[in-house]
Amino acid sequence: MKLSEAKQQFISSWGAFGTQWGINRTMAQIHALLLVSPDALTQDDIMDQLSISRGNVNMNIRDLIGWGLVERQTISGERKEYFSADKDIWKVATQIIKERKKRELDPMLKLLGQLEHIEGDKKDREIKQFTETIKDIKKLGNNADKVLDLLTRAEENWFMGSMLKIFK
Amino acid sequence: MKLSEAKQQFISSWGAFGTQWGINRTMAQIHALLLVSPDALTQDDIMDQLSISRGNVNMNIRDLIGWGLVERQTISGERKEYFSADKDIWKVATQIIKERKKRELDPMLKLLGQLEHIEGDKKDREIKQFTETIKDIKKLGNNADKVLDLLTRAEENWFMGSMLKIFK
DNA sequence: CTTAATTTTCATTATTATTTGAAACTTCAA
DNA sequence: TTGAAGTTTCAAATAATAATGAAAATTAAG
Repeated sequence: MKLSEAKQQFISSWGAFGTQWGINRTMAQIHALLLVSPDALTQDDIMDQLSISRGNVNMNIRDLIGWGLVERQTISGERKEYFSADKDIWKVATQIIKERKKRELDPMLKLLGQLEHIEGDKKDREIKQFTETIKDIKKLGNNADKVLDLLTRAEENWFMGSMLKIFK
Repeated sequence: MKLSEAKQQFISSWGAFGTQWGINRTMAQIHALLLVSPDALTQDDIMDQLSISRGNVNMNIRDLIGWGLVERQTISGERKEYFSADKDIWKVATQIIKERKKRELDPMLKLLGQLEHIEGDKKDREIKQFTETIKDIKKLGNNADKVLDLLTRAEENWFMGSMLKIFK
């Protein structure tokens, strides 16, 4: 397979994949493009290669920076800004986990905490099932939280560090 | 907090949460409703409680069944169909992992396999970065695949089984 | 069969999410 | 300063996704 074809397919599939995970298609595509580009790209490069508008590139790049996946580079003497993605896939994965945890799991656990205690007869079937379900989800969420924390800090931890050598 | 209020809030938040994960809001809400309902519900119950149309309920219930999260129940002598969600949250989680793995991770890994070998000079910067990136993502994906497999089969495995007792 | 209850389908409509592009803003060299 | 190169913003347009509801299909009892 030719590079141009493969690149096209990778970018397009990565975008579709992102969509299924609640990530903006274009954001995923820009990330894919930067991941396979050996050099940093300008907004114009991205516009050209993905055939999208300047505004779109600008907003999604900003989001990617907010996710900690892309960084802005300035070359001294040059006016233009260049963008590049962190190429370490393990770091990419842990960064995404950290961000989603912070943005989604943590607020959800907070909410569940608020819904834990319900007024009324503890023997009532409705109340019983509700509190039981909330409690169970909260417990699973808390455990997932701990495991993901451990995973994303694996480098700091002897045991996890050695697991990682096999895993990465 | 009153049950009705808490239930409302749980359903609505669960729907919003689902949206962020690429899951149809209504599908997530129906699932939430069934999770906190002690008894199985009919299509009409769901229509009333969530204020949505019959067609919408029908389609999303079918999807939930396809995900293995909800089952159809018929009460002998009754014409109506009843629906209930599996209340075991660990099973819910592993079922979702299994399905997403099958629907998304596996096809993605297949694609990456196809993009691995690129025609041309192996020393070319563009080609080098592309193949390197694909290789790394594939490796991480394969490892995630194995770990998730192990996790969702934890009950079958002595070591994982005992981890689970702490985790669940 | 016939009929009434219930479920399913799907073209149409409504909603939500994304993209565009031009204007406003910023930056910096001359 | 000025203005050209570059970046950012955001209202409006477009595209993608989801929901409605009435008609068609199914089911089972009489």
